[in-house]
Amino acid sequence: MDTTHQMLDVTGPATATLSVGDSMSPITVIGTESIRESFGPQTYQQAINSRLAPGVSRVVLNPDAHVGYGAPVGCVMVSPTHVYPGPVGVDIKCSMSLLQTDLPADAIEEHTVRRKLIKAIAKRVPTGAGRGQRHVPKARSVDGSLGFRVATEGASKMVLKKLGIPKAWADRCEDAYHTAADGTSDSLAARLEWMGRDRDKLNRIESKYRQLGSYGGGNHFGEAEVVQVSQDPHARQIAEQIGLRHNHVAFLSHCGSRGFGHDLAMGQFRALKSSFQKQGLAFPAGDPQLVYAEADSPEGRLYLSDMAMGANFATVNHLLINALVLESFRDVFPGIRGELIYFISHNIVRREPIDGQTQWVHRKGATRALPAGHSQLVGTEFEHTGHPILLPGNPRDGSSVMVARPGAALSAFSVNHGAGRQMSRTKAKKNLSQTTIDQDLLDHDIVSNCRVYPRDEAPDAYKDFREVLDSVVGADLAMEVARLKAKFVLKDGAPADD
DNA sequence: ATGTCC
Repeated sequence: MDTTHQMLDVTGPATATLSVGDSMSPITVIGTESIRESFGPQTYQQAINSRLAPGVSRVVLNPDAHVGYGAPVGCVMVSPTHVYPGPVGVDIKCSMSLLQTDLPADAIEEHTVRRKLIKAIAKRVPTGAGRGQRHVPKARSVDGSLGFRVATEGASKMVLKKLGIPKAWADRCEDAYHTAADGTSDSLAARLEWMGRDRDKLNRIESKYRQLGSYGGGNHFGEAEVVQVSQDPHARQIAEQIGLRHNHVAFLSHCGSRGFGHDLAMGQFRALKSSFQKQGLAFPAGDPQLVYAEADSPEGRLYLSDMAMGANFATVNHLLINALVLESFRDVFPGIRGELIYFISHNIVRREPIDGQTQWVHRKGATRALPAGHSQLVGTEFEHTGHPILLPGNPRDGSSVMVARPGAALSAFSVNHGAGRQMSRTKAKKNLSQTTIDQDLLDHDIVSNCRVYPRDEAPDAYKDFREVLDSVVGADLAMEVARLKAKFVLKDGAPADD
């Protein structure tokens, strides 16, 4: 039985702090009481380990927190000096994106229409581990040289042109491209060339390039939504300014850097672990998953280079998926238009001004949340609104588009990245009834590409989304500007008898 | 998350 939550100092309706050692900066905990009580002892222990790790200045635990790799999924870890690969995670730059179409909601009311759209999308955008050899026209096939440019340049003008992605979409990315620590793509190219010297490695890298424009497995998904803009006049004005259209169809995507980012992340974990062992260095709290490097060291710079390439791949992957989804909608509804609302990550480390100095902000299952007027938004089209925050809940209960409030400074300008698991995959598969899950989705008028919906991804495997939203709003981190109501969902399908 | 163990 966990008692850590009883040691918290409650500071507001959805905020608390947890003092660790003689720390001047306690762990910030975001969540209503019932959310805080839902965090298990191991989640709190991982937060404590992270807070006490070398060079760490702040840790925030978000309402979707649960046990992760080294640090909890659903946390923010801040350091002025150190980078931590574990808290970035194996899916480098796992992200959300939202495409707004001008198609009225009524147009996809018929299930037969939705089935057509699912088929058109699935034809272009494969799903699941190892997938990616989709049937593509030659113009969009990703060979070694285009893959190389994707990894080193990200969403550059040339890459977007080659892949038939509207160039304006680059302005709707949290980061359209990532460079090496020296600020150039040249060192990324040198790094990638070095990696590709080994023939087997090169083959492996090039096979991952071909996954560009595909969803992964697990919690990755694509979902058609009806946008329901908030009734509140201020929220409605912001929703319109960022391009949302009430009662029109939008498409929400969740995926990351696929096998390409996975290999880069695993390579870095291995390299850093063996470097620690060679030097006889102790892992923080004895946990190899909390291996780290000083950002300004050879190891740190190598990690940041590899992370940048994984991040570039994830960025172009999302943008290509959105272009392919729009193309699929046009199969069924010729001439419709679509614009990217935003593309934003929840597994990344970024340099940001925090507490008066530039620091490395690790968001592990956490979303950046910069309010209007934040220095990093000056000169962007979101300067006066805050950038969109894309918060997936679950298909049954909806997802949310929010913008940050000035209060987000409390959480190192971050909010959660979703609802967060309340049940392990094993427990969900054991406890949740397949027929109930499938009927539940049908009762909520949601069509899926899966014969049977994956039980470990069922809405009830995740925390109560209303409670999670109450936490964000109660802590005054962000305000909702629109709710997304799912109409159909594409996921990596589970076999009927698993 | 991941050709779910190089």
